[in-house]
Amino acid sequence: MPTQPLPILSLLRDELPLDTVVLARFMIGKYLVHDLPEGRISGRIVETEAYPLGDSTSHAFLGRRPYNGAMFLAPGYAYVRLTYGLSYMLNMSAEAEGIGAGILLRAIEPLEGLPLMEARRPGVPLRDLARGPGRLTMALGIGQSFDGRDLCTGRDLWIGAIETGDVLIGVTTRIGLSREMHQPLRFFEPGSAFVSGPRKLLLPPHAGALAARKFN
DNA sequence: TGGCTGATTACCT
DNA sequence: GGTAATCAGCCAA
Repeated sequence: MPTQPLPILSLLRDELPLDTVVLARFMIGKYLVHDLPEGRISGRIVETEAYPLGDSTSHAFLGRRPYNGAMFLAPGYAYVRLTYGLSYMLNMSAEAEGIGAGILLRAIEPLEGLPLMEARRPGVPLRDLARGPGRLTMALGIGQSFDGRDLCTGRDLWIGAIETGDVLIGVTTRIGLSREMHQPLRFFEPGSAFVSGPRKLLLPPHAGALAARKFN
């Protein structure tokens, strides 16, 4: 028998921080939900990356293009793009409308709808179901058709929160980049087994404090 | 659990 | 033709 659904409340657009880096931090410990006819898939967001304005690795760096329009929307819209020819990345727009910026959702801790995720990823252990940006979209069944969707609707694919206290957040450099490799723009839940990259701060304490002050 | 390597395919970031 | 916001598999400790 299914248990009671988690009391996840949809996040309103007004509740989202405008600033890209603040938003990336804010989303750690929040929830990603996909309501399907077969049931609900949900998970706790444990890893994000920020791609702020002016970042040369951002898909919006060269300005508006046919494929990146969603990054220029108001906060809370999905920007979906294929990388390496085979993995879809789920991002969320940040900053005011007209500014191209966003955050990448890199990993979730699967909570509800495990059978639905396992059906899409047969034989994959729970820990690996959504550990990584490509795996996350595979587990949730997210493809290019989700590009531009509003994630603040509380329906279909949406983001939410559960009343909780503060969460601890770790910071490191981002993963998989060949440039801009020194920016502390990756955020994660320290110690979570569902995080795809390093789970401990690589920065010495004083540098971590600097990063925290600068990017909190 | 962390690190390394090879495979892989759409797009021009 | 080169590049890319990766994954799966393997190995070591």
